[in-house]
Amino acid sequence: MATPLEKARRAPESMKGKILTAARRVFGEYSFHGATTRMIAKEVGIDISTLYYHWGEKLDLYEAVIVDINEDLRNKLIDVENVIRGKPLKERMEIAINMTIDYLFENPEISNLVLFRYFGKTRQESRSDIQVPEFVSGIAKSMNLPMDGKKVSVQARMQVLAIMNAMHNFISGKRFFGSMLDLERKEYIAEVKKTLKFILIPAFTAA
Amino acid sequence: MATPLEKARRAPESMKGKILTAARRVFGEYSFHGATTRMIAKEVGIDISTLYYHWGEKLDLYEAVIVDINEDLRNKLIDVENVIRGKPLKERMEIAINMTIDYLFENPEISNLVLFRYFGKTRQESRSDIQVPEFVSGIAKSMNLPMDGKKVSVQARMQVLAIMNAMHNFISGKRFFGSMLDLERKEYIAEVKKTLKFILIPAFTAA
DNA sequence: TAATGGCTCCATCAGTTGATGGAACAATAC
DNA sequence: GTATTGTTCCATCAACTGATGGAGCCATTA
Repeated sequence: MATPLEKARRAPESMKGKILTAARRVFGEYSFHGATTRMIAKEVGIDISTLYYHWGEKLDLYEAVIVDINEDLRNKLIDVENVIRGKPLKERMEIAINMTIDYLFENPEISNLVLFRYFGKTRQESRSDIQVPEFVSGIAKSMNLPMDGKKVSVQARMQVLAIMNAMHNFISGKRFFGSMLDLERKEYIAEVKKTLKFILIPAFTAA
Repeated sequence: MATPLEKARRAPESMKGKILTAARRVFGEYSFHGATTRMIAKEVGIDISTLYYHWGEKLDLYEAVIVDINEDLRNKLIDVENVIRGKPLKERMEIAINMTIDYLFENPEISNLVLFRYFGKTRQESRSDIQVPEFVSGIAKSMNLPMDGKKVSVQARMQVLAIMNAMHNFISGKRFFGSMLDLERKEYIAEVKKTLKFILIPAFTAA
């Protein structure tokens, strides 16, 4: 039983899928209020009412985008997890940083949208429930962070949030930080990886 | 020669100052596009045209807010610097984290606005030039991070950005992360400090 | 062929948003 | 007392935004 969103994801060439992709880009760039349905329609090259025909109101489309990027991100993390399994922690973190950063730089809307969601507030309420916790706990387990009985401890989850945020920050902040440091894209990405490893690894690998 | 903004800052009870304060709160909560001039005027309890009389267009008010929070933040950092000077690095970092986090939790619009500025994009271009670099270099020097001749190295500046962002993230993300971890304000703040120290200090104090 | 259903665009609407002119009023200066 | 200046609100504007109805088009199907 495929939901409408799943159909759109599996058929990215369909009109519904094309709109979803464009919405990702535009919402990712301007956030919810900064983006208009007309901007998205124009990006696809269609009339605005075609957009409404496929997705209904703006908020619905926005939430579909959120669900969509969450799905992508989760898949990527499973990917990473499969590559690093069994390796020593330091190496695991290095590989995870490399893979995740590369992926996010190729799909920067993801970081933008995640951060907007964490930090921003929408004039109209959102209705979809939060899917972050599973994520965070998953990463915490994968890193063997301290448990609190059967649950991942608050400490551990905070640490994972710090890690994820540190990554998203450098992706979303590329325009700002990159020009501030006067770095080309490639250099910037390399520096980001180096910095993240420098900051994040010692805390978790110290004796 | 006091600029209009400086006057408004020094006379927070003046109408101009009251509007600036309200604008900080509202822009901080909803970002540029999410906030409307009517919302700000309502917050002050005045007519919208009174707001325009004092500040001109929306973008001007917004940029005044940005300059204002930058000023506050810089002053606070000077404050911190004076307290920690001469102490060993580990202790310096602990104190700096405690002081900065306390301050930002009391003025959360600062973190919101800083992050919006880094990560978001405005439909209309901003005109004020970037004031971040001095900041960042100042902190880097205060931490004795590696120089590149006379300039602070790119590495060092990236590291400082990571530190500052990590703090802002937990402030701006309080609503989201706090409810996700089911923590009261006080607990949340305590956990934030602990997490930041755990993550940030080892990287800079490792032999 | 005729009819159906899915898709697209044009035209349009009501509400919102940034912004302004002008009347009213108060304080100050002359 | 009168003129001037500064401040505030009401009324209003044009542009924009989210959203919809309906006509036309095209492929599928009966």
